[in-house]
Amino acid sequence: MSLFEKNKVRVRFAPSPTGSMHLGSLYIAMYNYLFAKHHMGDFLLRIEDTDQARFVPGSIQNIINTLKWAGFDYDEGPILNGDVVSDKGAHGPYLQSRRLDIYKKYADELVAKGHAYPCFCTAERLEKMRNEQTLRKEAPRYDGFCRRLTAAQIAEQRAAGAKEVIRLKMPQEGTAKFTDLIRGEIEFENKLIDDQVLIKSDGFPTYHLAVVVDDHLMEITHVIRGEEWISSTPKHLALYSFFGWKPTQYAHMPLILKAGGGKLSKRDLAASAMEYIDQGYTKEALLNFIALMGWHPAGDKEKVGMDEVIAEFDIDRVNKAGATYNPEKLDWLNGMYIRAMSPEEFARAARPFLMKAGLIDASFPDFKLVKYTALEQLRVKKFTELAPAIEFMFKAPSPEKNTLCWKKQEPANAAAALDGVLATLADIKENEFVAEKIESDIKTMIAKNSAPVGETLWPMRVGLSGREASPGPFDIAAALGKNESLSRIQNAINILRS
RNA sequence: GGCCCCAUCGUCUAGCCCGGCCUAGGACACUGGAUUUUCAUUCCAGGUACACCGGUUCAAAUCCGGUUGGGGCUACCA
Repeated sequence: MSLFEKNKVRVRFAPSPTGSMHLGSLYIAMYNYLFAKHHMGDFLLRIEDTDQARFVPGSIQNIINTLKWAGFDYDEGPILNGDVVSDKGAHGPYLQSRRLDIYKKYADELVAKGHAYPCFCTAERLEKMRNEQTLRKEAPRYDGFCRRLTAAQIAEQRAAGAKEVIRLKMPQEGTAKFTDLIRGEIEFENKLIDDQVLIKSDGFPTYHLAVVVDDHLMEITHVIRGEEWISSTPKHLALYSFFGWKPTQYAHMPLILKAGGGKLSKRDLAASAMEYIDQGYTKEALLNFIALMGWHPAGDKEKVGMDEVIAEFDIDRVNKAGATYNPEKLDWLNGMYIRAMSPEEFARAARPFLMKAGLIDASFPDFKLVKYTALEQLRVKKFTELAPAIEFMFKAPSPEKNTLCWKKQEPANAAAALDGVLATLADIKENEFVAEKIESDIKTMIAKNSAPVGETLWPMRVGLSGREASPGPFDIAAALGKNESLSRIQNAINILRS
């Protein structure tokens, strides 16, 4: 705690709007959020839209919606109202594309101090240079050609209208060292680091300049980002040092790997994290699942809510190694959450899936829906499994004769058993037609005949559901109601005697 | 290729920082069993892991070095 007690913790989630927010981004957002909330600090959203070519319209809205959906409310960040952007918080604007003048000012300062320089190298020259370096088995990197330009040469280039970028003048000696909160000490040799472009020829900053300037100006205390940024950290550290600023603390998260290994990309799963809902998962299960990738609470708990995670979260306990995305475990967790719902909650969540499957419409009564969906609540792991599982409730089945017979039971025998079922059900009053009553009456009837229960229950269940695997016969009958149950049993008897 | 990160069951992980309680714990998946009319649920049981080689030490999954393997970066992308 001593590390954080002086200043309020401030972290940011800083995605680039190049597409929908997928599982990997949600994971980074979550850990930032958890860290902030655990330390009672601020969580900011900043949009890193400095690459005009990769900008995808609508993705800022998707990012904001996803954070809101996940419950990761940001204390500061952009607010979108249609196409109108406003700022929440005192450190805006929170869209980097609206901070161009700020970056320009700091880049100029660096040039003035001799820590950066204009570069006029063409794409062609750079490409040729890299090819030659690769051929010579050298690390491809900028050769420093424009470092040595005189003022006169610079003026000449500008007069000729040459395209210009600003490059960072990396120190050629010493090391860049930092202590990563997750990994410990990491050290790089400065002279191996490239002279990174800071301002592109279109006037936009690159990530490296913008991230340092903004993190400083927005008073960010801890940068929690993906492991892919480790190798550019020395550039950021050089920038902090040139500006005379105190660097943030760093925590580089392990990457989520796909099943065969390798970084998880958008192609490997749902484009948008919110699509997991359409795929039948609950938000709580998904969040729980992501929280457990790379981190684990003390003890053997697997099902943990966000509140609990916030309370227990400790960046120290975050794993260093990348975790492979494991859909089976997500399914299992989702099943846990489904089983923990009340029948009413379950029915409410299930309604859109049944509507989409064309089984019901918006006017389908709640009380009936609850009866139907409760039949499968213990059985399904995802909501998408529900419609096929209870379809039989909506359309009377016509099972095969063989299917209606239990093990090696004769059809005549099964039909006789169903005669008993029919009579028993017919005797139950409409308002007493509930699972418990049906069960006790049917079992009493079976006991009188002293036959194996399967000889009656199997044909009854298949008669009602048309399926070899289904919920129990008493529950189905109760959910179906007396009339429909009698009609289905009668139909089964007819099939058996045909 | 260079630089950097990482390495416990098939997968997610506990333990590692502060060596001994680890004949390595939990979960998913898998297999078998119990319950049962079926499928699930639930419960019980089972197998499978400290990548390898050296070193330090009375003692190493735990500390050190190397090897191998995996990953990331190596852009006027983030």
